[in-house]
Amino acid sequence: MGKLREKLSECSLPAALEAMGERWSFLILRAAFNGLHHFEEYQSELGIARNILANRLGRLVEHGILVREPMPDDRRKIQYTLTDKGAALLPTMIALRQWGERWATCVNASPVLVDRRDHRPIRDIAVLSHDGRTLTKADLLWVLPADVAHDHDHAEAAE
Amino acid sequence: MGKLREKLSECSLPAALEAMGERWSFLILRAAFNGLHHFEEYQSELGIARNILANRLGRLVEHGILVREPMPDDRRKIQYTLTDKGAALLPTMIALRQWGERWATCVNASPVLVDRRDHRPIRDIAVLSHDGRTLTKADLLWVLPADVAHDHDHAEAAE
DNA sequence: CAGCACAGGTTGCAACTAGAAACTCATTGG
DNA sequence: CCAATGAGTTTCTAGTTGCAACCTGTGCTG
Repeated sequence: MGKLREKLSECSLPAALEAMGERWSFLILRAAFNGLHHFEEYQSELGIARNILANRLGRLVEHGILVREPMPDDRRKIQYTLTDKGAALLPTMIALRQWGERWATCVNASPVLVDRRDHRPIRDIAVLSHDGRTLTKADLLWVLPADVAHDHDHAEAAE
Repeated sequence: MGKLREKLSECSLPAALEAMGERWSFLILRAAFNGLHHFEEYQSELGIARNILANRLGRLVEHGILVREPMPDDRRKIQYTLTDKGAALLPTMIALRQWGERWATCVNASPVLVDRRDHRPIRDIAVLSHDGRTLTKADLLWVLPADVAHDHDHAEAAE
């Protein structure tokens, strides 16, 4: 048990925060998800200082969240696009946004995020058990890998 | 369409980041989820400077994420506990942690988060459609509330 | 009830980081 | 070739962070 507690601080949260924990990172990411690609677009959309924007974009590129490529037709322009790693932050970003809607602004956002197929709102992001029940803090437990239960009928998408 | 684009920047992400976007906030939250309650516990666990810890705890209390209460048995001690609003950040935090595991550290964490009932690992946090399909960036669309489709058989938990 | 220890801060100061505005530098269009 | 544009740097100021030392209220012990 002591060993477990000690290991909890080794989780990947600090690593994730090293990439995304800085002041503007999430807002730049949101802008990227919303289809922005160029320095000046981010700058005017976010109102961020240019030096900080340059720094953040550079860092997001370093971390493999964005790729930076000069555009072939106009080589003054540089395009920043999301990598798979960057796109994989979508659930995190939506979870944060939904939390803000529910608990901080207390207003349902005016543009609603919907499924493109049927134009229905997406579900709230939740922690789900292997069989799809919604779990809360009280339902969760940290265990060492040896104590994890497995089921060969349901190969979970753990990897 | 121009109107939509313009409204995208009004989403709740900035509000959420105002509460949780500062440097140590998520790590303090993780510690709170892991059962820490006292100033000295956070201080030694996180190695954070005392003044910054005091500042962050105060801010999290201001934002209603933690509550601060002196303990009845030993009134020197102050307990910080998660509110419902704070506990509601669980999906966000787990999403971020899972992203870190998958993309940043590339190692499955040693302590695994499992469902207390059956000791099976939880699912990966994902964006789900109303009927439970996993959605990616390409499946999503922002629309104005007027253009949202509804279904009276499935009352979605939107509020 | 004096004196010490301890939890939980505050204060003061050095180092670092963020922000606004001006400057550079390569393209590009005229 | 000249002015405009995209994408950054530089510079300088203001705010944050970190560290260490100090302060304060509470509890424990003799």
